[in-house]
Amino acid sequence: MTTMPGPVLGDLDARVAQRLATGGVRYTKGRRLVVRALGRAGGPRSAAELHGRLRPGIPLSSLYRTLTVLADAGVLARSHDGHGVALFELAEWLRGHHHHLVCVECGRVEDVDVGDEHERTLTGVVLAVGAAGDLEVTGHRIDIEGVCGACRA
Amino acid sequence: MTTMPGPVLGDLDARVAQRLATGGVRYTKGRRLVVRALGRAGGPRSAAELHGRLRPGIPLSSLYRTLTVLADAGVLARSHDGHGVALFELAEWLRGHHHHLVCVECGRVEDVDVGDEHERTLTGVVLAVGAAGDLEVTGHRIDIEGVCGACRA
DNA sequence: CACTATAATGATATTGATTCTCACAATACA
DNA sequence: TGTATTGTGAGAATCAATATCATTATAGTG
Ligand SMILES: [Mn+2]
Ligand SMILES: [Mn+2]
Ligand SMILES: [Zn+2]
Ligand SMILES: [Zn+2]
Repeated sequence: MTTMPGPVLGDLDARVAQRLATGGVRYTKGRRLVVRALGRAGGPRSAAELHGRLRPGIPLSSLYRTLTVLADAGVLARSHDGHGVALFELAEWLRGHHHHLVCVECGRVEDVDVGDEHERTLTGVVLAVGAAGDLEVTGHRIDIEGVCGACRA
Repeated sequence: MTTMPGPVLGDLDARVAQRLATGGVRYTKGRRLVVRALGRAGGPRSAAELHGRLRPGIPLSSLYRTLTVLADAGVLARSHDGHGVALFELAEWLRGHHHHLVCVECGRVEDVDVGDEHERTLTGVVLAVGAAGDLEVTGHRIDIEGVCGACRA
């Protein structure tokens, strides 16, 4: 019913290292920490959230730069929480294509793997609508909004 | 193929006036200007964009307050361009449910009415996926990304 | 193992969007 | 009309994010 949970996190470091190497970008300690933290996270995270979780108190300014570098290198994808705060997650080629469950109460965002069957359906509609709107479609973003289990309790 | 373009803009003022009245909020000149401008717009707009278009130079600070008031009153929906800039559009009950075509080149965002058939399909998948993810679904947001006609030319 | 060139970091200043403050003006309505 | 309430405008303040720049770490090189 659901797709495979995407590429294993085991070789995450290796895959990122590879990618950064080809770009002449160093895979430093701080960058590793950020990549691993996002590998563990179940959804996109803000700089502030990451700053709170990262043990060796990486300065916020460095963290922002790290996030920018990784995003520019294509390792991270940047999105937004809808209230002025940027969110980061592993890029699709690392994490696998997925969508988001957004709790309208607490604001929590969780990854959700839609499954091949459903994804095919979505892609079909998206392509048709995009073409009708004179758009050369390259992708789509879907947020499913609702109230999470925690907030219903 | 496409749905009706949503509620007519003719009674836009009346409907907004009604809504604001029940909340004890005045429908002032500046607020009317903003609502009408967004009624004419073909997609979500930033405060800066609106500021540029509005004839009687409404101060930016007032414009921001107006946008906030209208959003709080449920007349406007607030979203985000992903680069630190908030976007505003008429709420669904005024504009009708729709989605967005986003040009990854120029950043332009355009409304798109998906059509009942496609919308039913999307809603079906969204409900199924949300339920599977323990989310009490209340809505969904879909951005179709690609390259617009202008940018291909 | 030093030595040098290059890239990364951290502390701080700065930007830019948005929000807040507060004195003043407009509006509702008794 | 008089008075309470709500809205406005100009500027200060806030906050996420970025830029600066001196310092430190790293990859190579001999
Ligand atoms: Mn998808
Ligand atoms: Mn829809
Ligand atoms: Zn929640
Ligand atoms: Zn474009």
